[in-house]
Amino acid sequence: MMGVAPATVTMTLRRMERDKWISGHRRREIHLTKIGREAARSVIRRHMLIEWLLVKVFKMPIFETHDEAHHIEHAISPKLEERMHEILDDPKLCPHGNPFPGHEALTKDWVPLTEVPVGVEVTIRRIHEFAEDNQDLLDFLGKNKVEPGHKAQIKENLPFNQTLSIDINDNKVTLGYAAAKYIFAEIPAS
Amino acid sequence: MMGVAPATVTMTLRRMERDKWISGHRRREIHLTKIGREAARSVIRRHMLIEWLLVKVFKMPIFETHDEAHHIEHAISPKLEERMHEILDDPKLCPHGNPFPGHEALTKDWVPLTEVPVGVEVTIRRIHEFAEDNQDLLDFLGKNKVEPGHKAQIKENLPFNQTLSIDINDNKVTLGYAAAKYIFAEIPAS
DNA sequence: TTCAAAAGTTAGTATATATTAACTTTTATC
DNA sequence: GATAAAAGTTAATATATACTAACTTTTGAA
Repeated sequence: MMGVAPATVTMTLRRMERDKWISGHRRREIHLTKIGREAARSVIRRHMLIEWLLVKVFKMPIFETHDEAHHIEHAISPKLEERMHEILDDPKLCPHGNPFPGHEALTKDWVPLTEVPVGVEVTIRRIHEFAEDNQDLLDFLGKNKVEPGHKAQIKENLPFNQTLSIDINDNKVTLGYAAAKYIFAEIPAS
Repeated sequence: MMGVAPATVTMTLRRMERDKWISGHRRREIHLTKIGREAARSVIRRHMLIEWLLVKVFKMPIFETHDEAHHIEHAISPKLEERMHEILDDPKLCPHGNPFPGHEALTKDWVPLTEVPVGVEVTIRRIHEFAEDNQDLLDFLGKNKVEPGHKAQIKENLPFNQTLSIDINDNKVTLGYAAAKYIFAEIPAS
């Protein structure tokens, strides 16, 4: 998942524990320390702020921002992080609908497409960050405009085939469960 | 100057020669290869584009942009570099008045303040990049608003003291030659 | 419950980037 | 031209981040 050999992970975790980012590695557990949790939240925050910068200022398609932000997120000072946050007006969600640290509650009523009954019309709200490391999937979603804010109707759900089909932007799109479980939607109150 | 031990420079140059960025190190010369020159120009370009981004989008004072850009410049893809260039409308000078690679000719008539005769009124055009690694100097210039575009008059030049004084923004500022030689101004056609 | 596959660790190695200490080469001045 | 200071190199060392190969531990399924 991280694109490195298993041994690299072991050694990196060991350094992280030495440096007090995590604890519990000897018990094969990984607990972020207070310091580690704050650092992680800061990186996630910077990542999402940069994604918004790329979308709003540079008009980049939302499915091309993740990899670029992955590099830039480590090069931003706390001061600039704060300035970006102000300029971008305190965003609560990233362009893919994932919550900024501390705003997880906003997403609690959104369900994966795999759990939406056939026939129901929903609004796409979130492409989960777990999907963001698969650029082929992102390209596919981008090509078919499966994006937060778009309305979609579930047309068909074939468990034996592990696929479901949706109407979105006047187009029929067939999604495998492997993808659909990472796409969250809002079901209108009945 | 680079903030590392001399031996680090030797070893780094050796790797750079191995990787074909430079040549001539055995003769104690450093020549950029075509590849090396292109890479260098690209980094400089990205640095300057980021400085403009920080100034224009994030309203950062021009004398705080250099260090921040130094980190970010290595994290930008060629694609984003191109996009920034478009959005920022093909800038020819960085916020400090230093030319983008290929636009050096624009600066050819600007002279260091040390060479401006007493009494002449000039327009500040450029804080040379050599001054940019000295944050104390930049803070001093920022505090006294010695910035490109501002008009200034040379009031006094004391070679025995290695200082000169200018009127700028209704204020008198005394600059040591060590700083003044990096500040370039445009002398109006007589 | 056994046991094979999966997951994780250890050991040995490599490279980039850094250091200090000792040395050599170059430069500039008397 | 001698020579001392400055500049640059070499050697030995350290650390972060990688790898592969061999090994151990854990997990899950027959």
